Amino acid sequence: MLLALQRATHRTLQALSGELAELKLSASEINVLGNLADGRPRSVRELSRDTGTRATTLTGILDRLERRALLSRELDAQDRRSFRIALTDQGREAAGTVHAAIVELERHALAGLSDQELASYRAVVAALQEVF
Amino acid sequence: MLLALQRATHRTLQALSGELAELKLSASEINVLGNLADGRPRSVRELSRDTGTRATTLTGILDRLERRALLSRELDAQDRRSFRIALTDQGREAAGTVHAAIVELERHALAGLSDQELASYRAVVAALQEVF
DNA sequence: TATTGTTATACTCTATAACTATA
DNA sequence: TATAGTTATAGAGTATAACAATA
Repeated sequence: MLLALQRATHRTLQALSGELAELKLSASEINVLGNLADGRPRSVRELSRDTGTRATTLTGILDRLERRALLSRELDAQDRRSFRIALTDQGREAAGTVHAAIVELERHALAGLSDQELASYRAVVAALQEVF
Repeated sequence: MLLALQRATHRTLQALSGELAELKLSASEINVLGNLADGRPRSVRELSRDTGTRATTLTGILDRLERRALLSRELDAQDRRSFRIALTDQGREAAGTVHAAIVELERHALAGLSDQELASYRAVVAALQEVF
C-alpha cells in the first residue's frame, strides 16, 4: 500500500516531467511550481510543508528557480527572518503550464473512477500525510 | 491530487526511515527491500517496475545493498543477460523489519478508515500507475 | 536488431550539523 | 532561547547516452 504509493508517485512524476520536457524542470521544481500555481506567496517553511521537501533541500531548488527568474524571494516585513516566495510573471506562466499538465494527467488517469472513489482516495492520502 | 500524492510519499518515507534509523537505510533502499520482502527473487527490470525506479538508478542501490550482504545477484540460467536479485539471510531479516514497519505505519495511519475507503484508494493508486 | 544491465558524466536531492539574523 | 533560512560537506538519486553481452 505504501509501496504502491511510492510506485505511483515515481511513475506520475516521470510522466509529468516527460510532458513538461520543454520547460526543463526537475521533479522537485515541478512540485514547487505546482504548489505555487495558485498565486499565493509562501514562506520557505510553508512551502516545505506543502511539498514534503525539507527546507535545506528547498534552498537549492529555490536558488535555481530564482536564477531562472521564475520566482523571487521577497523579505517579509512582518517577520524579517522570513521570505515570501512569489512567482514572477514568467514563473506564473510556467506554473500555469505545470498546473494544466497535472490537471490533464489526472483527467486522463482517473477517467472511469467514480466521485465516491476519488473522495475516498483523498481521505486516505490525507490520513497518510498525518503520520507524523 | 498529484501534489498530495507526492506530499504523502515524502512524509511516509521520512517517517519510515526515521523508524528504521538503526538499519541505516535510505528511502530507495527501504523501497527495494520492502518489495523483495515477499522472498521472490526478481530481475532488475522487474524490480524497476515494482519500485518505480529506473534501472540505471537501481544499479547503484543494488551495489550498496550487495556490498552490505543484504542481497545477491545470481546469474539467471534461463536468460544469461539477466540476474535474479535475491535476499541473503541477513537481507531477509532486514526486509522483514522493513515490512513490519510498513504494516505498522499503515495500521496506525489508516485506523478509522473503512474497508470501502481503502479499496477505493487502491483503485485510484492503481489507475495512477497506469499513466504511461 | 532488440533487450538486459552496467558504466560514465554531470547535475540534483538529501541528511546532518553548524551558522547568521531575527524574534 | 527559539525560530527562519542558509551554508558546508558528503553521500545518494537522476537523466542521458554509450556500451558489452546475450537473445
